[in-house]
Amino acid sequence: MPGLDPATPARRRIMHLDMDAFFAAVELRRRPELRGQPMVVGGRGDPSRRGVVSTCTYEARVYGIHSGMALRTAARLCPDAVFLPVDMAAYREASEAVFRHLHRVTPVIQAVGLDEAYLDVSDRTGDAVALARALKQSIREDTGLVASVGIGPNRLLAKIASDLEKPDGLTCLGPDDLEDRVWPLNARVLHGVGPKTGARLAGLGIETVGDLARTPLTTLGSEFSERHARALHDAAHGRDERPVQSQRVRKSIGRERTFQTDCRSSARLAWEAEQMLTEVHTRLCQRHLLARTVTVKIRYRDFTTHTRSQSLTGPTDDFATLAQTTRACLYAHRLHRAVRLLGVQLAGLEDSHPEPARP
DNA sequence: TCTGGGGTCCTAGGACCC
DNA sequence: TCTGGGGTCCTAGGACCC
Repeated sequence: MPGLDPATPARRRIMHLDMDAFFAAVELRRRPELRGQPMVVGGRGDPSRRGVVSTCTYEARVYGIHSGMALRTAARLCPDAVFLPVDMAAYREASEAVFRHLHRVTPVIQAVGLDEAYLDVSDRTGDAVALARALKQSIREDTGLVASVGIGPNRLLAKIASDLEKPDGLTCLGPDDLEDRVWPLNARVLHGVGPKTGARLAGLGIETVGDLARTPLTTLGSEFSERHARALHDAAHGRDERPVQSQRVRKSIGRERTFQTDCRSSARLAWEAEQMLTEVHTRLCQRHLLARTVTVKIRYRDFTTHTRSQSLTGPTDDFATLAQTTRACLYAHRLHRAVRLLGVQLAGLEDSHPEPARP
């Protein structure tokens, strides 16, 4: 498919489009009376129950609310905020409408979730800024939703650019802008630098992208793996050769659920696992996929997560085999955890609950 | 009772094969 | 009977992203 080939790194022009407060914006379209108010979309829309903020309006961000925050915390920060439940079907539909506009620009699009995409516009003649302006305009007229766009020579800079003037931004970043516009930013703006890496960098006295850029590779190599150090160093210098991948293959399908109150019953866990397995199995069948590995994941009270994986002897779509493997993982996992935490003898293990038979 | 649900990618150690 | 190296796969866990 020659038309879908991404450009070679040397002459790339990449656009990153990021919808502004997307879930909240979709909600405001159908609830215009809420415009101007602090509003939070998350969980079941009930801050007295477990859940986190998916998106909130800019009015809510003023109070310090941000995505990923517990709904309870958000309600404490702003008791007057309006809380709405997540309605994925509505956001998916809105997303499809937005992506129809992107496809008129180029077929080389990599979606990142429902509200973000990279576009390789290297082959488009003319001014990229004018193109982006027209794209924003057509999205707004057709859907009533506002996008910010960043343009750069690679994905890294395009992504940073789209964030610089949010909301309703349109920003270009070239290699010459690096020192003035990117180096003063906190290192956390770099894709791949999260809380842990950020803290480790801070431990080295590195706060900004510029600090990182000026740190010798050997210093980074003393704290991170060679590969990681190299990636950080390259990012700080604005180097990124990742292509825009329009044909990605899904590698896993999963289902997870958090109990409203913590659960101690093995029987209940086994039952829930079976329910989720049924859902995953249905999705596998719908997509004509076979499973190769089953992973059971359990999160504990202290928020540590433990996983147990098991390869199937061959790819299978057989529900009975998947169910048996899932139960085996669940069982092995609980024993593993109990032994590790309590140091108990297997024979003395409490488990008064019915154990699934090992296959 | 502060902590969702969907994913991706990387690393390290052990098993296994040649 | 003892010993080596390389490659690949599997598993568990960690970090990160939206």
